[in-house]
Amino acid sequence: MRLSKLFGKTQREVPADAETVSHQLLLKAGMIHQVAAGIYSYLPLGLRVIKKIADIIRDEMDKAGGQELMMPVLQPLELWQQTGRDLAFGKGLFTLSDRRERKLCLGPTHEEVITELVRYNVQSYRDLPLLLYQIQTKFRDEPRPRGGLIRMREFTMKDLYSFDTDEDGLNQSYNKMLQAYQNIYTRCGLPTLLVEADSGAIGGKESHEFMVITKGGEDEIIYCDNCRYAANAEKAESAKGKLEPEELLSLEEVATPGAGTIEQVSDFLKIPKSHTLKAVFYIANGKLVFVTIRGDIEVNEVKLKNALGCIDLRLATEAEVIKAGIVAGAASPIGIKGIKIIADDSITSGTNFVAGANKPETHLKNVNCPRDFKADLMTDIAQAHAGEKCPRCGSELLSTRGIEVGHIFKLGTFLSEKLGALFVDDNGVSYPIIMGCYGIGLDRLLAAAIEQNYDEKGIIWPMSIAPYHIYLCPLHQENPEVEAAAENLYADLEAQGLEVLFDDRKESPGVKFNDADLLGIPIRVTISPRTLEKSSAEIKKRSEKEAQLVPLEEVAEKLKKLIRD
RNA sequence: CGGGGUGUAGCGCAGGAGGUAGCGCGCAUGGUUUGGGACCAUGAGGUCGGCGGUUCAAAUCCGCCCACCCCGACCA
Repeated sequence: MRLSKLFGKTQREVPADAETVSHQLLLKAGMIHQVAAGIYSYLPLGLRVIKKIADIIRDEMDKAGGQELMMPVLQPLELWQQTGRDLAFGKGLFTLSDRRERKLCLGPTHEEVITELVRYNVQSYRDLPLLLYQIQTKFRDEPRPRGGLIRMREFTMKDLYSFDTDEDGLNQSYNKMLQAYQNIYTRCGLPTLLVEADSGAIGGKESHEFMVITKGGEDEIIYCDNCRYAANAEKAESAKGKLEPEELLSLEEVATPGAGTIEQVSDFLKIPKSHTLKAVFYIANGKLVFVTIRGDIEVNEVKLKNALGCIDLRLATEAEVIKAGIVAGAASPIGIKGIKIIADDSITSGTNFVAGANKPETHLKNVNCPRDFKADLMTDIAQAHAGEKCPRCGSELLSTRGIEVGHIFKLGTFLSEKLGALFVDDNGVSYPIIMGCYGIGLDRLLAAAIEQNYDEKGIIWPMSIAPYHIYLCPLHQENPEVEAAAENLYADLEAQGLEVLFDDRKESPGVKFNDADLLGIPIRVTISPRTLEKSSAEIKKRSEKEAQLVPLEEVAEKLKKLIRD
């Protein structure tokens, strides 16, 4: 490709609203253009990268036994209502009506459509297992698009769905995908960390995310260096520590003037926060719930939401709490009626806690569960933090940030049951098909690749996904010998099938070198009167400082070798 | 949805005691240049985010709205 003809210019100054490195560089390099918040056009260079990523993904999906198909973006809302996931996605779902007022939505993902398709095509265990995938545009009305390609409202995703007859099969499919994903990231030059994850609106039981570790990442990861435990902070657990058990003492009221928060109560009574019970009120699907947890621990709302099985969850306002007859600042789980009590399992890790008395400025000492109150649900709803102990091995937990570049889920049968995707086994008995789903965001993968590979001059593409392999850069183009040598070399390299970006512009050396660096093309080939004196061209890798002179007739071979390695 | 910020030429910004808009980069033409974003000259390019109000007069003052960015909520 001749740079003089290439659509898309490099910018000297970055648009001010870009803050993330990948966003800035993509704009500066003229690879993307913003159309609206979270909506972008790809220019030719950017699109070439997306295509290369797509090729790698296809190759690995096919090798793992996947079959590619394509499903529509436009979907009947009714299909989503059948599984109830229209509610799970809530406002994240883009909806619209057709001319007959039939409700449609733009697919945020394709489980419903593919399950319906599989129901039609699969009747017998003989048709299974099945791995089907597509690379398709998805639409999600994100509350806050951000970071350029990192969180978009319209994006491209590879989604594969597995269909199996039993758990074993699901596990095999899952492991195949896990391996294929590792291969994809390796081939894209991206080190990733596999972490346990929450499955969110997709649903299902077990899921893992692939994280590219980077400071600006959206997700917090809690991990253990010792035993390799790693989980998204939404899901992470930590050992809460057993407090020394004491003899159960009887309840005792104590005046706590002016003390409403855990901090104030523990200061006032001179006890550690871990000896108090915190009360937090939420509105879950419109209903007030009482959440209690040890005073030194915070509630993890994702876990709470999962425990409650609710779609809407928010903190209750003080007015809502008071209206329910509860004394804010001294709320007590004892004697509560008509309100669901959810307890974190940490409240059984000690004894004789201090909790509210449901009287103004009064607390109760020696509160014990289940002696004094019963929780409707007792489970882990605690937020884990770095510095706490690993739930597996007891070492200290660490924390870092990452970009989620892939997410795989064991879905189970909830979708196939609701949509009637059944198969008959060898005894002629019907069962729902067991499903899994596996997603990779291509745009985000591209952005993550930049976050991982850049310097102050620009992008440094890994060879496998670089838009072009070679940047051919003649200097002093008015010099007929340079012109001829560059044109010859360009024609020769193109004829040999190499991917060359030929900077045939009449620009100064500084401009050309800076653009070459900004665009991040892995190999730069410079031809100038100086190199031609030695009948050579200069070859320099983007990732290295040193250049070398190579005789013109050896250049093609040398480049092929560099690209191969 | 809450908090903060920004909207003036393609990009980055200045202006703002109210009087009809400027700089740098980029772009066009001509010339001189060329191993790390050259220089000179000439030129094109603007509903000052939108609507309404105040005023003889609004980019500037007032009100409402919109868009975009950042933090949070939420979300894959």
